[in-house]
Amino acid sequence: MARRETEPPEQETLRRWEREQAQLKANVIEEDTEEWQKDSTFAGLERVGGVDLSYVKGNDTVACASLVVLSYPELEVLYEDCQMVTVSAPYLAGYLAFREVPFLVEAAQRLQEREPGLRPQVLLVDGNGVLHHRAGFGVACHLGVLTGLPCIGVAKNLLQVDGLAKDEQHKGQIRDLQMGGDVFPLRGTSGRVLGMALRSYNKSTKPIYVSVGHRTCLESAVRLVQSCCRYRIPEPIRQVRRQGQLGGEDPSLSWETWPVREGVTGICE
DNA sequence: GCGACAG
DNA sequence: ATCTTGTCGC
Repeated sequence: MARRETEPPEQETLRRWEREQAQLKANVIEEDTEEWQKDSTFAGLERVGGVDLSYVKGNDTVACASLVVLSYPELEVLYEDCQMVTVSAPYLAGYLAFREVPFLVEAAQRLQEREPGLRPQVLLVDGNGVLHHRAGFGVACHLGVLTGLPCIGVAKNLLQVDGLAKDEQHKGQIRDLQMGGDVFPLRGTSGRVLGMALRSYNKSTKPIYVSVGHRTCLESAVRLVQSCCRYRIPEPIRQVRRQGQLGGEDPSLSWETWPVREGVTGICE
């Protein structure tokens, strides 16, 4: 019988993870490093990626690790990959990367082997970048440093760190977002702007929370995310989540048949 | 004991 | 994250 629940981490494991975050943090680049980022229309940007893990209902350990690459600015799917995996680390706020990043790195490596020409020029990651506890090193930074790719963190909920809270002031700022593209900065008690709340399109009242992962500044990160939004969730993440949920539900994919799943893994024409 | 809690 | 019905607005 397959394991259905992850083990809670030992204190020692947490300390090790914190040391690892602090060490990798030194490699984060919170500035634009690509030519296309400097252009107001992102001229030269052709491929935007999205990564995600979606979980199978009722099981803490089985997940579908997915990666998609979309064309830019058309936002059409060029590549999609979905791989069933067994997760061992539990979900703990602040340590999400240790649960998900290993499988996302593998997905990026598969892409590099299969279709190096489709390597995304920037990756949107479900979760936060520098908007994070302690070291300020969320999953988007972690994945960025390990892959070397520019990464942007996109969270659907506010991670309440450094004094940030869903208080009345925050709710008022949300009410003041009038239309798609409106933003307000997320300034922590430390005075530092950790990210931006973005009303990603006109119909959605609830913002998304954008933060720097790697090789981008916050301004171009927000601008890029907004340019990828047809709905509240930016298209690369929306597409990769759809892909992952299909993988998790696919009845042809029994416990015995993975890790291979034909018809889902591979290049889309 | 109470609140917080990305995915 | 995932479980789930109806409901409100355009």
